[in-house]
Amino acid sequence: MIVIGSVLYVGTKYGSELAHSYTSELARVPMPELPDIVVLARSMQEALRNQRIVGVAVNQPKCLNLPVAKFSRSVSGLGFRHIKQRGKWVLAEMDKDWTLAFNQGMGGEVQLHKPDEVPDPKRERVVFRLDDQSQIWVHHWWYGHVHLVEPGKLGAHPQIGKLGAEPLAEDFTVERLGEMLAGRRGRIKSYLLDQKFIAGIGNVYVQDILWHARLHPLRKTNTLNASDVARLHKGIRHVLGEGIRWGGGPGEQDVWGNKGRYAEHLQVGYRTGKPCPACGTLIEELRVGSTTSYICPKCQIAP
Amino acid sequence: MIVIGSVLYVGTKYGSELAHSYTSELARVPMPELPDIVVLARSMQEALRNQRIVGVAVNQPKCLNLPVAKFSRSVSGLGFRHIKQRGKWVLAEMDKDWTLAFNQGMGGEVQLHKPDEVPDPKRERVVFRLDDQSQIWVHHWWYGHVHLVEPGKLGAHPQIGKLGAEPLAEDFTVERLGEMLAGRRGRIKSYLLDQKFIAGIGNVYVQDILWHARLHPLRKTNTLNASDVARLHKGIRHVLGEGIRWGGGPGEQDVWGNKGRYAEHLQVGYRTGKPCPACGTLIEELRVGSTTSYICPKCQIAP
DNA sequence: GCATCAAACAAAGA
DNA sequence: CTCTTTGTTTGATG
Repeated sequence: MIVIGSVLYVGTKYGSELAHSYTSELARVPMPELPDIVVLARSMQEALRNQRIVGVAVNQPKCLNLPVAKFSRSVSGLGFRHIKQRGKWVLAEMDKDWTLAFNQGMGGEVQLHKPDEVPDPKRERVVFRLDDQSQIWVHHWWYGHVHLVEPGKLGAHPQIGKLGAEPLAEDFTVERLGEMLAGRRGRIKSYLLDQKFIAGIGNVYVQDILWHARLHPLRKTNTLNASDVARLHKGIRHVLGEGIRWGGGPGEQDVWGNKGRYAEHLQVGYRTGKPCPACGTLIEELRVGSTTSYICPKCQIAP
Repeated sequence: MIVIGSVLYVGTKYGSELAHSYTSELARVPMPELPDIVVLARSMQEALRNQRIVGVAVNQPKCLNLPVAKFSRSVSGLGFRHIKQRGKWVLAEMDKDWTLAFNQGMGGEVQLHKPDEVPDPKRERVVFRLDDQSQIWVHHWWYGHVHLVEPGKLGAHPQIGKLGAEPLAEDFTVERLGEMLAGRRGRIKSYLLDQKFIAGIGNVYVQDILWHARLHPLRKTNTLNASDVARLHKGIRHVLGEGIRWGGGPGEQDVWGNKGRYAEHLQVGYRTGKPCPACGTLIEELRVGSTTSYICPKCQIAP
């Protein structure tokens, strides 16, 4: 155990030692959030644009929203037009305005593979064959989805249709965040994790967002003043931006298998017992509902 | 305090002494349930059939579902056709297929008054004048409603439209009850009180229903076997029938002010410390969620 | 550990 | 429990 004393630490000085312990424990089950999905969607856009699906193998029918036969028939022949992120979903706009929607649930991979590679049907839930004979292998660690959505039906999708604000969109202003929070009385952490309010934040990035905003996860939403909301807004945009900048979180990969490096830049998340980058106080772990929180007890005062 | 020992008591021997303590404590805030509403609706049918509303005074606009002006304009001139009970609501089918719906919330009165009587506007929420110049005074102790529903819109009413099964209807069979309970995992008392499953049961009659079925209020719904369900079905029909037979519960009145006498026939409800009518064991009180339960600890074994 | 939904449960408000 | 709304907890889901 590292004893820190009262020395003041700043920046990301302790990033590398954190990265090691974090990735060794959690890399097996990466749980993709908005930045990871942005990185994946961008790589898919680069790799799959102008490609066409010529065949599909479904090894886990439960991850579909349609019967296998209908899914296969409908998706075959469709070309990829544009691929983007929405909340924790990758949305691929296909020919004829269909949407192929990927949700990695509690973790998984969407990987491009060469024509001659042979997928393990026990591991790969869905395999798409493209017209240049390359393949997309979709693997889910746990509870992922590959949904094919009819033209114009995205708003009626049981999950996608209920997603809240995109936190990196231009219209997600500090004023709007303030209005959204007004009158609510729950915990700020629960609010940030609720996809119907703000879409894309999960239990990894929320830690650093709250730390940047100097907010304790148990703070009640209706106790936030204008300054709190301003710091929160800045924290959301900054931390999610950093996640994208570093290619996504620990264990996440783009479609070619390039690994994210945000683990090296985590401030408090998953750094129990290590020093706060701002003040050196040892980071503590606490339970908030069913999730774990990581906080600096000095920077994030309990309510 | 009465000490009972091991003597066996049966029937409703102790009804009268219970009736006194019960009515003295609770009569001020009666909370009407299905039997009380049946009795009220029958008396209204008798008293109001073929009468016509010629005027209305609204002293508490919040109990309406429409602005006062629109409510008054729409209801004036309508004649009563048929009046019936649905859950804890009195539904009066009016001319032109409009429905005038009364909900007494946590208690109240719908009373017929002579032409020359003068209502206290502070007490009577709504007063209807009929074409024979007699009056209907609607009083609410707390949170009652007088709603006017357009033809064909009853199913879209935010409360009435969501009501569950009518427990005295012919199609409420033991088989249906079994199907309704299948797969649920909550407490049987919570289930019985939830209006979206079965409509009309409240915290008075539910006590005797569970006692008749020999079920503890904390029993999990999914632990009931066929015999439990059969006793429960019988208990529901029997107890609600008794409530009607005795003219409704304590503090309830029909439209002429005749008082209900079911208080004298309560088996365990609100009889803490008195003997169980079946075995003589002293009745106990316990909290189930936010409500109070009254049980015989010998007849209704804890789960 | 935590994604998401549904049900159950609790508190507050009208 | 009178009923709704909100939020929290728990259980189930490949």
